Amino acid sequence: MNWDPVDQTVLANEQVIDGRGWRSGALVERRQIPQWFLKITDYAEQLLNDLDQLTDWPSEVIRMQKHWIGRSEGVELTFALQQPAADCPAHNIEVFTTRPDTLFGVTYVAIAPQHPLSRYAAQNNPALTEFITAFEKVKVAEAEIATLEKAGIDTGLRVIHPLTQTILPVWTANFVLMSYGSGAVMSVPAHDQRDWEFAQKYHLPIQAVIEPLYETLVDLTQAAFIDKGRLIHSAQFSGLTSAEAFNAIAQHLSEKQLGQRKVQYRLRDWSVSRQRYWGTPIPIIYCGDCGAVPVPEQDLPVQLPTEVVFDASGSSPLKQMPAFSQAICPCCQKSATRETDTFDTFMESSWYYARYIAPRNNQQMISADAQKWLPVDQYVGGIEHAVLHLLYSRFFHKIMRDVGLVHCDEPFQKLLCQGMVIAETFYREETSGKKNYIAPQEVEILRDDKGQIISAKHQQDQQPVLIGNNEKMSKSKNNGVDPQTMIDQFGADTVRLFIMFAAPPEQSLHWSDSALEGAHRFLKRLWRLVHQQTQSEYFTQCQTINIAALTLDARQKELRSKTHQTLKKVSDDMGRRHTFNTAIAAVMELLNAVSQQKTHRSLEDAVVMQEALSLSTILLSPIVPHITHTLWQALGHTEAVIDVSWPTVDETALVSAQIEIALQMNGKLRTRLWVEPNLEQATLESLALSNEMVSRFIQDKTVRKIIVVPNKLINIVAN
RNA sequence: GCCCGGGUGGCGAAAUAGGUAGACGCAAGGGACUUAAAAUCCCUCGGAUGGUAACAUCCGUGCCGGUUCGAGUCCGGCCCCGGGCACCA
Repeated sequence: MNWDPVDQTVLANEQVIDGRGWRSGALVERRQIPQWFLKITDYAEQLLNDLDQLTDWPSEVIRMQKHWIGRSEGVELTFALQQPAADCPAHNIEVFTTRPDTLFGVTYVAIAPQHPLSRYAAQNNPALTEFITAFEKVKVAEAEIATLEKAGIDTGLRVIHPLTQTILPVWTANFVLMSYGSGAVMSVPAHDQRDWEFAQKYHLPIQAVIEPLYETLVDLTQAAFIDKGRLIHSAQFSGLTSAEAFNAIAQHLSEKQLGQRKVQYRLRDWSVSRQRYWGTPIPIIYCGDCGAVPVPEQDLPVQLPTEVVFDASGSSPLKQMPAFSQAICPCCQKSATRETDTFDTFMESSWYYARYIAPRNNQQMISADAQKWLPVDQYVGGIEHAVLHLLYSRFFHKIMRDVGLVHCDEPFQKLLCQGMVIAETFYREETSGKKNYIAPQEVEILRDDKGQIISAKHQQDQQPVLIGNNEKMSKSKNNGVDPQTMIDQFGADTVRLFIMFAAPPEQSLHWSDSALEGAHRFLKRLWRLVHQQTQSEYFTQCQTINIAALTLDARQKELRSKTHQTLKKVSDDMGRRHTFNTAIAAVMELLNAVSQQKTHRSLEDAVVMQEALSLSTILLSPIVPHITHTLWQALGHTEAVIDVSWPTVDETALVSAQIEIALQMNGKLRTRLWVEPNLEQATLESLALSNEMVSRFIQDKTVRKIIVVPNKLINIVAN
């Protein structure tokens, strides 16, 4: 954990700025503290395999979860320490490798700075002690460690290669993660790029044991050769391919009891302890005799005390409250202590979707009869939850399934991940390095004519503020926008329409409220068109007429075709593609066509327009429910628009009299043709060749090829 | 550093299975209506060159290269922006 020695508290990664605590400014240290974990690694295989069931999840989320779980097959093997002293904490170093075929190329073993042997070796080695101490100033985040310059130091310890019996040095290296595998790796600089760079830096030997299968230049003075190939310098295994050697070496090690095949995961167990007040208390009582005892069911839930005192330190007030922490051991009735850590809030967000179907059941988490609602048909959440929340929920669901609370494997059938809403951040920095974020509404922004921010100052004191990156809206960055003022001014329908029209939901969006008035204008226009319709002399009559019985002229047919094309597109956009922006644009186009012929010269006009307006109202109703409710009834319909079933496309209405076909020459658009739809290929070709533009183009050339894409384009290739 | 997205006019975007780039909207400019304003309606609106004009020609989807009759879309390499990296949730 990141430990702030001044505030005496654990800090989140985002609370550590340049190695210092955000409030105290103290240098942060790594510290190990006892914590509760959920053993998610026991479910790693299922969490990976069941991803195949999630066919209605975005593929990038599946990919991210696969990488996160990080299954790899390899071999775990042991390097024995050469002559370990009596006080040595271990006599062996366990390593995991996915490349047992390179085992004969191992020239050193690298261990993590927190590895017990690193600490042991440091006792008589000031340089190593210093190296480990320096590493403990690095914050816990993986990103932090991955960007460190690779460095290491010889521990002085030596191990024996399990097959060759060669003596190899053990190095402490800052890129070996204690949290992955056993915190130790065998290093093969000839065939691993990171090991190669480390060996170059510290002049460690590089031993080639793989040669390419096919003639390729390998120059180990330039880079490692990381491909698989054929083994060399590998005793009885020489000559085998990497794949053959994987099995042969794994079997050999297993027979000699020096190692075995193993599946390793990148996924780590889930730490659920938080040293905070706000959170669900972890229901555990510590007894001097009985150890950690769960709180008995009849005493659940353990509730947070409400009378708490927060002091200036960042540590949890629960620790200072004997009234809360003193307890009786449920086993032996002696006095005991209550756990004062609370649960990670991901704990609750992992199963709320299931609790929603039985919110008032105070006997069980989930009612048996409520299970029929699961899994959730359509789940919607931000892409930033692609791994953590969505993996924890899947894990929790499987636990609930295994104790019989639910009966399906996965919690969410379909998943839509909306993109993040991004906005500028503004802040001022205290001398400690702590950033105080200032809300965009409180900042006066000066932009250049391209819209780029030149400078910003605080509205109150008129002094400059610093401009941060664009980031997802969040409380911690204070860059959120409250839609309430917009709702007050324009109404909820306008704001909903504006948001849905801005971009498809899965795309991230830089917030700007400049198009809001356009959305409002559109709704006013829809309102006017509907009311013009209701004023028409044909309005009452047109409601009872079956459109199919009428004879329509070309113009009316065209509008009717547009109406049904719009219905078809909007149904697909909303139902399948979830691109609400293009659905709205399609209705806007239809209403543009309606306004172009807004006067009724005949009953037929009124009927066609009634259909266009009624359909537009239904199509928009999921997005702007309030205005469409009113307009639907204004159009003479008796039921509520929300109760109307989604309309079906009249295929016969779709047909257009003429379509436009692009005419290309050598792939370049030259002109367009207006023709009847579904013409024969030969007809289109001769039509194209008789075109004046074409004859001019081909007069001094030979036509090589004519490509016809039906109802789309003709491309004449000539030279 | 690793994994996942994205980059198209002044701006938000569209182009759904490789086939007419910029639909729809915002902003801007011009005009109509009005005593005036608001509201509304009409027109222009990627860039360059030529033309009084209708229009014509060339360039153009982050950058470099490739595949193809044809690339915003596919392939290789690179740059930039956003998200995640296990205690922001």
